[in-house]
Amino acid sequence: MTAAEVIFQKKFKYHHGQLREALIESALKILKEKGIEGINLRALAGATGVTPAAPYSHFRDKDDLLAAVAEAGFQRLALQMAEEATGLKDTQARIQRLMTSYIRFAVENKALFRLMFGSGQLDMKKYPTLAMTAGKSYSLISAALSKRQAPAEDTPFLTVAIWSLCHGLTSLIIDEKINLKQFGAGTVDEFIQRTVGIFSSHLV
Amino acid sequence: MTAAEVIFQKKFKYHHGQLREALIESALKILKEKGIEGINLRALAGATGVTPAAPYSHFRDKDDLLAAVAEAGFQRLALQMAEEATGLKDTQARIQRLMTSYIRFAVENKALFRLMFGSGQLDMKKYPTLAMTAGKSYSLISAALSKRQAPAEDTPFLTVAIWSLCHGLTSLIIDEKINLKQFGAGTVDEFIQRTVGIFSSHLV
DNA sequence: TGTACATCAGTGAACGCGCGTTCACTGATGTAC
DNA sequence: TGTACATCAGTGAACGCGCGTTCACTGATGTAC
Repeated sequence: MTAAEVIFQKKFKYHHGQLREALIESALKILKEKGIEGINLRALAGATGVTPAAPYSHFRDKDDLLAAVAEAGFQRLALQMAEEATGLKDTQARIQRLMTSYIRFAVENKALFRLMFGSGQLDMKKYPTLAMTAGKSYSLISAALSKRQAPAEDTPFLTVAIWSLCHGLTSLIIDEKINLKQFGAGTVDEFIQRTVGIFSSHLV
Repeated sequence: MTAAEVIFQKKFKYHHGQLREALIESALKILKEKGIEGINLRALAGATGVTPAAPYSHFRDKDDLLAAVAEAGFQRLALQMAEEATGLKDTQARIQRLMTSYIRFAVENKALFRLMFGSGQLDMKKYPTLAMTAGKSYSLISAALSKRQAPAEDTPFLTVAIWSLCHGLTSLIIDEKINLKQFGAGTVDEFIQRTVGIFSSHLV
């Protein structure tokens, strides 16, 4: 155990049920520092200053733990989006802010985002709570759109289109399928602004 | 070895250098039938009627083999898009066809698509040929857009926006983050048409 | 207030399996003479 | 035309490691009396 881990351990009183939260916290930290490859039960337990078997007192198996981590991620995503769009009443401005917020969250939390949306990583059907939390950010977009005066029947499709654009751009950036250098935009933010701008200015 | 594998083996004369192609073909088949989890060197070799070590005569390692499979995928994707958009001169119609073609390819080849675009599966930088082939479908969209009469400086961003929409919608469908049942659209195709339609009719 | 007991979170060590990779080999094929 | 030899794709078996999971246990904590 490293010195840091000893301190970390002292911060939490594991025998009082805080190991669950500590594990999730460690997982988020590992995701940030080592990426999704760095996540395995032994490393995770180690980083939390605990034995590989300890997590099994709080989670049924690895997937169960990862589902909790992903849910924490969805919670944060929705929170960030809501906060950053606070006070924006104009639909177009609000939508655009929600979009950039989503994308920025993903770019700044690559590995977490991969865990949340990754292929075949987690079966949403097995974790209903997860699925519900995951729906929050979608609802933010959908709600903002429903304030427009336009054919309401289009709203679900428009919501999906907007979500898809965000999600696709995010994926392409994260998985390095887009080389940002090739575009005029200097910063990632500027790039996002322009791309998203094209979309929202025409559609909303 | 199963009877089918014996026949399969007879079809190719491995000692004459066709094992490489046979392995790629097997991989594509396994991806279709068992998904990306079904791909491992042993199973792949087995399905090709060959020993686990045999692939090493043709590929440096597993990643090298997967890169070849992914490249075959990108080739097919670009081919399908080009074919299905053949003869469509009108920019908007052409773009829309390219988009639906992309999405349908992905939905019909879920596992292959995941291999091609999956997070951290393959490092494009290590396989320059792969990166080039991967660029073909992007170029199709970009080329179609450049026929418009509109501010040309926007073209790269619009291309990315379109690609992102396709890619995002695809990912969300494939990873089952969208429940198609919730939308009015009956078939996947109809759903795609409406969502993509919203986009292309306004933008191009 | 102190003692006995149940509880249960966490320990330490081992199990076991999937799977990429290695290694010494073999036997079919093509070529030189 | 037949024989000797080099080549090298593919064999068969084993190595080894990462990692999820299990299992018998321990010792701190809270509760009953």
